[in-house]
Amino acid sequence: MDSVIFAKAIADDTRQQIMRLLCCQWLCVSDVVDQTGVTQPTVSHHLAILREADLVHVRREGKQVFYTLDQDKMAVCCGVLMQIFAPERAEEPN
Amino acid sequence: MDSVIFAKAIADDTRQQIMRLLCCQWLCVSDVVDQTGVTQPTVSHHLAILREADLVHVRREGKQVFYTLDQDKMAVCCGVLMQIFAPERAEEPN
DNA sequence: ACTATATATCGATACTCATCAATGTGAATG
DNA sequence: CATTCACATTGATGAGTATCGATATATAGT
Repeated sequence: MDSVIFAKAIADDTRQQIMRLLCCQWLCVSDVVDQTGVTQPTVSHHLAILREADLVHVRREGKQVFYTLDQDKMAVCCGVLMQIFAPERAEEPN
Repeated sequence: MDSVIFAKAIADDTRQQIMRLLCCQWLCVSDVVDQTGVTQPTVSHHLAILREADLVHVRREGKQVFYTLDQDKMAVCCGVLMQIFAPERAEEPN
């Protein structure tokens, strides 16, 4: 896990908006387009970045492609960040 | 706390290198310059970004300015990210 | 096969930002 | 108060990237 790639992936407003949408549900690309207001190529571009960072699950269903956020991966990445940059705080939960 | 500002702050290789240096010690700017190999203006630039993201503590001592990473802030930010993007995983520690 | 729909990719453009050299600022020292 | 040292700021430049329109690809239905 590359912490810079992870950080870059989440370091964009539109992408965080998409991530919030995909956090607890599966959505197809056009749904994300509708709910974000950005164009379809832009959404595909951001989803590709989240895919390359391995932060989303992808599932094809006929003509549509569904995405959802990989919560486990998010948790792992945040945990790694804490281990690297806040090791004294990473031990104590909450 | 703005999760995009936080993410942008940590989404750079040089900045993560600096953060690792400042993780468990106070260093003055010229020490960071020596240990990173980038120029002094560049280091000052990155430290300014970390300052604006409120990720470092700063202390002036004569002509020198010392920095250290705010581990508590790092932990809080990672926790917020998990609450937003992995709420179902944020409960369970480890 | 043809058409329609959904998504991905391409090319162009504008904007952000990392980097450096040069310069400014602020503190200590003579 | 002039000088020196440490750091911050400025201006310029190049690299990266967010965005869009246009086009390609893939799937489903006719």
